[in-house]
Amino acid sequence: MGSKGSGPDGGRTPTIYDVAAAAGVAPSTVSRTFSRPGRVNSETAQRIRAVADQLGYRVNPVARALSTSRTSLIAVVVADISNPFFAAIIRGVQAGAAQAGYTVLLIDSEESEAIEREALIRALPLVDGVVLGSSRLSDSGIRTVAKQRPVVVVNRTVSGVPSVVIDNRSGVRTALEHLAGLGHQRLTYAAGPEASWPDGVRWRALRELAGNFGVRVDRRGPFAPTISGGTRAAEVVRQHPASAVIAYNDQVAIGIMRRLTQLGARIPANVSVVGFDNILPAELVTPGLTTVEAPLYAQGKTAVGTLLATIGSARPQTGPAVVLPTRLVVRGSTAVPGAYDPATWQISDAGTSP
Amino acid sequence: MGSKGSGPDGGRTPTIYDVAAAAGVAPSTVSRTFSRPGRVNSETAQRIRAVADQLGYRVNPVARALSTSRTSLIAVVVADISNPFFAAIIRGVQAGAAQAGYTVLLIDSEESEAIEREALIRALPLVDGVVLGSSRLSDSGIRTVAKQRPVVVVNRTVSGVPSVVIDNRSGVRTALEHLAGLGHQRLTYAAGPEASWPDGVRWRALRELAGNFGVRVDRRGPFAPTISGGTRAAEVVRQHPASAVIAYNDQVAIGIMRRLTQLGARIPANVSVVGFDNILPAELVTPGLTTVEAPLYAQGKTAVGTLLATIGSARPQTGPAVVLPTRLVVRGSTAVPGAYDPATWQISDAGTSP
DNA sequence: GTGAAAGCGCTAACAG
DNA sequence: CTGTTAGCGCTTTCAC
Repeated sequence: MGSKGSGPDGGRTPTIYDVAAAAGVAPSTVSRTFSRPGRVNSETAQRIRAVADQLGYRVNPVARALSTSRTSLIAVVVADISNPFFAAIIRGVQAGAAQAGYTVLLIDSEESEAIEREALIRALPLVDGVVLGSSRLSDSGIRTVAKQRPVVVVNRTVSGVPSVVIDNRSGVRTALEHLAGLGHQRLTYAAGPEASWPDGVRWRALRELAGNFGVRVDRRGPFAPTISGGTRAAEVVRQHPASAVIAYNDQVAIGIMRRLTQLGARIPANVSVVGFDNILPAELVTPGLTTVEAPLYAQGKTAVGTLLATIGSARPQTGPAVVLPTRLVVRGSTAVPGAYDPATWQISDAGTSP
Repeated sequence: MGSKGSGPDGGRTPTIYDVAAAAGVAPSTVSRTFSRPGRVNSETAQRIRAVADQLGYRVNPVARALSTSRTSLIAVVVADISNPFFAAIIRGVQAGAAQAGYTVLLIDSEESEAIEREALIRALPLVDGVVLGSSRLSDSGIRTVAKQRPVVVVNRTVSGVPSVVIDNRSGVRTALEHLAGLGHQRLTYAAGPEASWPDGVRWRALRELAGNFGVRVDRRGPFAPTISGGTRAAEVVRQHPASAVIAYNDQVAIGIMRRLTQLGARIPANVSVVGFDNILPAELVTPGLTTVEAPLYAQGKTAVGTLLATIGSARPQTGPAVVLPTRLVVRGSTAVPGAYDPATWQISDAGTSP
């Protein structure tokens, strides 16, 4: 073992042994200097630090991880990184993680459970915790993961696993209030995927609260939570006239607006449209989309916060879900119901008569 | 050292020692079984595999990394993950990496050189290579990184560092061809950031090729490569009438379209607009944006490919940049020059007269 | 406080 | 092909 102290030869990255030799102390002392945050001003500590960064020493995180079983890495999995919805969450996670000295390992499941599972298997032994931005896994699949590493779920609740969600119910209420205030009385809800947790919550809230505002809501769907899902939704929506539609999310809402416009409807003159999330494109489309804003960035940041707390304390920490507030962003896609009969906007329909 | 073979006690994760003991072979044999891909069907190998996954054994990547100095992690840094441009690149990287058994470590520099530098310092010792999707670092800063780990740069060339770029020149040519074909003779180029590599290349190509198509191009800017940069660009553009504008990228183009529309201009009747990249929002805006498509996903995938090749071979592998083809996507934002005089569309300007 | 020594779980060089 | 033996660079008892 004497060879370890043989000095900083070659272009090799220096180790604690090199530093120890150069500073005339034992390796363990060097180690303490870099792992004990308290020990910053002792006589020797200072000398060691000086020698260290003069030598260009950096602690090797892999070696540290092996002996501590802490990697300072957390994984975040999303279904589609190119979806602005997830991008914002990731940013929040990233920011919160960096702030706490953690690095983020990204997993894009590409909407596939198989890919997610495999990536997770590979990443799990590498990370100290996982943020599930949107998982294709079943509740029990998630619990299995949670058994191996601390997990925080975003936008969904899984019993026994900490989670952060938005206040869907109050979001729905503000949307209803807005629409009812404009004079709408009959609404369509363009539903999201069958298995979607937020979809269930939103629809339930809609059904329960509609009465309070004297409106009637019909559910149509399910539809894929994408723009093309919205395109399909538009086809269904127009079969069942209503003066306004509330979509599962912004993408569906945008798809609906586009398709309806193509079919000759004018928005909001003929139909008002409301989305959920307030992703960036919502303000780019014409007209701008009125939507219930979900604090995506905050969700991500809160999720890491919770995760790191869990990692810190030993116990699994299973409280109720953290719930974040929403607010309604009003843009051009909603207005008072048009003078037109809900049926008229179908007249410019070209070639879909059965 | 005898304690290692003491068997799979407790809830502890099994190690090669546990497997070795259970299978009645030496630890090194187990190790070989999992690290040599060839050795899959030998008599013992099979037994070991059986025992292993019966015990639930998984190789510990951290320990492996410590002794091989290969982590199977690659870092990808981008300036803003919520920018659809980078999202697509990341997806490409992610896909290519997963395919080769690598996991991706994400760094969002949030447009800040300091954040990028710090994150890189933390991540560098952890990864086998780096894809620089968009770096805020100077060329020499990048070379410094490249000295520590293999690096591939996307959308920029740095001498001595491998890179993948798009064929900007031919992209510019097709745009010019399209516009000239429609009858435009006087164009404005809304430039990107001063320091941007693609901006320089595009402007140079524009200047050199304009003559071939009998058109004149004036450069205006620089502008930030964002929608609000485009808003500002619009203000400048309208001072110097031209029948069409080519923007540095889609975001600037979209910003220009929005602002110009607000000012009363009609697109493409009064002004045609062409962008670069073909990010998703380009087809969502009204009218759709005609743009030079950059194969973002392919760029990401190619970049990892190059990176992994570099990691594989010992030598730094410093060839010429890989260049990927572009194609023009024609949408509604371009048309023949309107009957109006280029000056007329300014008339509905409300309240900006000096 | 500091030093010595024993691992973390794996791979790699070397014999047999 | 298999077993033996050193480490990879760091943390962590355990003595002093």
